[in-house]
Amino acid sequence: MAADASDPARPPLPGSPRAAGTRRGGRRHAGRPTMKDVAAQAGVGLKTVSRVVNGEAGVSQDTEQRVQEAITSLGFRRNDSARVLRKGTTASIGLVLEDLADPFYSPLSRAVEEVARAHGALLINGSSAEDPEREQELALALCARRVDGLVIIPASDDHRYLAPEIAAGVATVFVDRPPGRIAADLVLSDNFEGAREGVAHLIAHGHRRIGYIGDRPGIHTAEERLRGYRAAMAEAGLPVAEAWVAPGGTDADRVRADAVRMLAGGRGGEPVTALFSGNNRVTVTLVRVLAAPERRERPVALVGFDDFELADLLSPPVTVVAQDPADLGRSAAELLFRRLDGADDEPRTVSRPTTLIARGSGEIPPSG
Amino acid sequence: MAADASDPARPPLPGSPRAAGTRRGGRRHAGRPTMKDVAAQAGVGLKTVSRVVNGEAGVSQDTEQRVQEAITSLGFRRNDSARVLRKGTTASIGLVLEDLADPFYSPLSRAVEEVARAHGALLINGSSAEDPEREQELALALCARRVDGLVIIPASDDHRYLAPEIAAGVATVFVDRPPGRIAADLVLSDNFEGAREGVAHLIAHGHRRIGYIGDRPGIHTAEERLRGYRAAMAEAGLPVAEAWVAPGGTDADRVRADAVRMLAGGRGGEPVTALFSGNNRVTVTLVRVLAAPERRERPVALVGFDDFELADLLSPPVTVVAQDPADLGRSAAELLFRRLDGADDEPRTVSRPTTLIARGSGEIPPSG
DNA sequence: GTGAAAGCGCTAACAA
DNA sequence: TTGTTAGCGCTTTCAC
Repeated sequence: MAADASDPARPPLPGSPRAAGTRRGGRRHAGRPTMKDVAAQAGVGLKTVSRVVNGEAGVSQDTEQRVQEAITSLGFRRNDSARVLRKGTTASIGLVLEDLADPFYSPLSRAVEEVARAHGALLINGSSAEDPEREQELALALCARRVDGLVIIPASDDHRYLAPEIAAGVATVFVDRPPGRIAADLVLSDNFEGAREGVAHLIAHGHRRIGYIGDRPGIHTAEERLRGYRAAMAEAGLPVAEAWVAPGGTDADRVRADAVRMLAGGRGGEPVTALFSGNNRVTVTLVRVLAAPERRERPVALVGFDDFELADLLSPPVTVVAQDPADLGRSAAELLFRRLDGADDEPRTVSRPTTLIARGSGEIPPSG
Repeated sequence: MAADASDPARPPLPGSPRAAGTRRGGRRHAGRPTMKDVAAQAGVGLKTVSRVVNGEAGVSQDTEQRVQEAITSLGFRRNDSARVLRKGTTASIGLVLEDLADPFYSPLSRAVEEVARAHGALLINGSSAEDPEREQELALALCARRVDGLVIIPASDDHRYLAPEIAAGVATVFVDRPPGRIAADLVLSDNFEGAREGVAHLIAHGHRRIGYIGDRPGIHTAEERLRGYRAAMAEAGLPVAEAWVAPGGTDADRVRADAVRMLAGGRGGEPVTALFSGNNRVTVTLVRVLAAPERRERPVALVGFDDFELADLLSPPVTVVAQDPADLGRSAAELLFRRLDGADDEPRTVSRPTTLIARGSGEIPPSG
């Protein structure tokens, strides 16, 4: 990813708003002031300026004052690119999200930022838009900028492209989904156990025919949650009709169609009396389906994976299996800085618990 | 700043990627291969490698092949810091948000990213956590990294600290709130008109005593929205009792207390029959207050500034004056790249319209 | 306390 | 088509 010179005449950044005309006048065009400029203005050596800028000891009060004045008067700001080039470390980490616009990731991103900040590092983030190619492009662009480490929420299932980077010392932690075909640190919610618990909750409230609507297989979290669903059913000795399982993605129309089918008891099966939703997008769609006036007479129980804002204000309030995105982000960032601080043991996997929050929709008894 | 590598024993040479045993403490990007290494391995000159890496013309198929092989076998990746240092441009822009964890900013951030991407630039973002000092710290850190431009959602009301940066050519665009004490491009929602319209909507539905609960004065958006409230009331010839106006912040307890007071008709005034909320956080709190069982008998109308997810699923569904955060982000980013492409006219202010979305809560008639 | 000189890894400008 | 030579602005080293 680069702004490549396919554009031959891209003007360099305007030095100052109206310097455009001055540029060919032979005058030394006003780039930004450098340490050298500051040194000249203050009448000191270059290294002294460097000392002042970096707060190093060994500069007399008097000299420091002169340098500070020169800095302010010239509007100097250290060029970190040069610094990075020399020092080899950037004090920045990268975060590759699946989707910057998904509220689920906001607290995660924020938590990573807080940890980074506590370690004096800047966070650079971008989103893959769930596109594997874009994930790779972004991750490698961050590596080219020499971030010290990388937190990745995978959109792809093959991360071998990162092997040279990891070998070169870029600490890398995956969150929410495991890395593909390489070994690396990993932070996950306990998707299996969370789903199992959610479905067991419905069973405990008397349901025997429970539908599962979730994301596509191939997505690790979706597989785990489906596995949890099946485990809960099996533990209770309940059969699972295949018509009750719809792991077909989060597209609203698809979800709606599957839900309607299950509630009608399609393909010869009896209608389900409860639904378990594989993630928050599915849940919201299901809430809409179930809120339809004609459904009101025969209420259907619902438990959703993932919490979401206002779930408690809906009627009925929605029972969920909540992940803690901030906690995931914090754990990942801490794992990362542990590596950056020198830990070089085997990659580890951290599993974070989920929490069942009973609010009403999951406690509706079967109405069949 | 960061973990300083005051590491006296500098591990051997580049090349061996897996020399994990060599590092004693303080990890490092121990010897990544450079173009020079690639050149040596491929038996070509440095500049030839540079040409291949940057896709420049003028390299024979054969040479290119050899270079590519060397690149892969060494795991080379261009060091962008060096490139930036030389070229003076980073192809990256910074975004300073108020709060990375606020869902309102997610689409905004995403929109900025998309525009940046279309221009071949990377987006670096961070949040000020609504702390003016932190905003400055972040913005200046981004400048030190030589971002080409900056999009800022201000937390502070004095941006003179940016003057040297702007003079040095860092394009800067403010969003959502105006910059303080400097001139710069600005993208705003039409807060005044939006609030005026929202309150007028309540008046049109028969309300005469309408309360306003919003953010603190001093915050530009809050001032504008309050001004819109007063304008709508004035246009309708309605008086505004000062007990109906609570511009005291978004703290839930405070909002709840103010709402309860207004609904009870405190300080000798009659109770309000409708509430206008100054932003989404206030709105959510008010929804909770109004949803309390004891309020159900005497329903109160509500119009909120800012849309939020699931507003349509609440009962009653919430009428809002919606901003379009993605649109704000897109507009800001486009303004920014316009500057980066050389525009040097006067700073401009772009005002984006809001949309009234009637869903039910705002159409409840007065019950007084 | 202070400063001169030597790079960090890359690209621009110019040879060859 | 290819290579050589200067730096970009900073930190490091070491001499003063």
